[in-house]
Amino acid sequence: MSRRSLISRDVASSPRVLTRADLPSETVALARFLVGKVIVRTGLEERLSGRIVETEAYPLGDDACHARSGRTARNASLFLPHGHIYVYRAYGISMMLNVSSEPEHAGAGVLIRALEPIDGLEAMHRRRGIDDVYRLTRGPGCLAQAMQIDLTLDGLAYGPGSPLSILDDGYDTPRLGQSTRIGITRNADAALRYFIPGNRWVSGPARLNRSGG
DNA sequence: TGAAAGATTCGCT
DNA sequence: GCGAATCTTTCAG
Repeated sequence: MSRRSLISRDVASSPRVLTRADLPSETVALARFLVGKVIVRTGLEERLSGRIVETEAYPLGDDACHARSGRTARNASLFLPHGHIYVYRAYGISMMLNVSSEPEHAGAGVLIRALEPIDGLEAMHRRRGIDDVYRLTRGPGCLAQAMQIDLTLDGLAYGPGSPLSILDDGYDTPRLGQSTRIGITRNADAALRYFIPGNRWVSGPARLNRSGG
């Protein structure tokens, strides 16, 4: 079997912008669903997009979830119905992009950890200030910088007309890798991270990225 | 009012 | 591979 470019080309003919109703509500289902979909950033001079290649689920009752100790000003968007944007700053430096999950008032979400860039690579290079295409959107803070994601997007809904929308272009994820999550201390043994094995934009230590599940 | 933790990244060795 | 940088939010006293 010949090895093809990881940047997918021959996808289904009619890409479709998903509405919130198209997304699974349950957290783990949503995390798995999102791998292979395309995130589109509009409202800028140039359209930016990238395929999601890595996610992490932070479900109800998870000690690692920001919603664990109740609703605060920072994590309020996690308590919105599924399909809303939750953005927060970590370590004073990096923006983290999430999708809320579960019904309203529940408090759970999915972290988008890495993208394979598709549209607007020049703008991404500019914003990131680096040449290496594999580092443009590898890691949650990196992809947020490349896609110009900041706190002004927090609380908005994903969907048509929103600065952020999720596109299903028919890409069929060959197989889904699964591992423990990265960079957390609470509930660190739970295997709630999902990714496309072999994809060059997947972040994290190599040992976590070999297993297919 | 103060202190500690945190879903990371980058540069240097 | 390791450790510093960096700053906001949250919780305790």
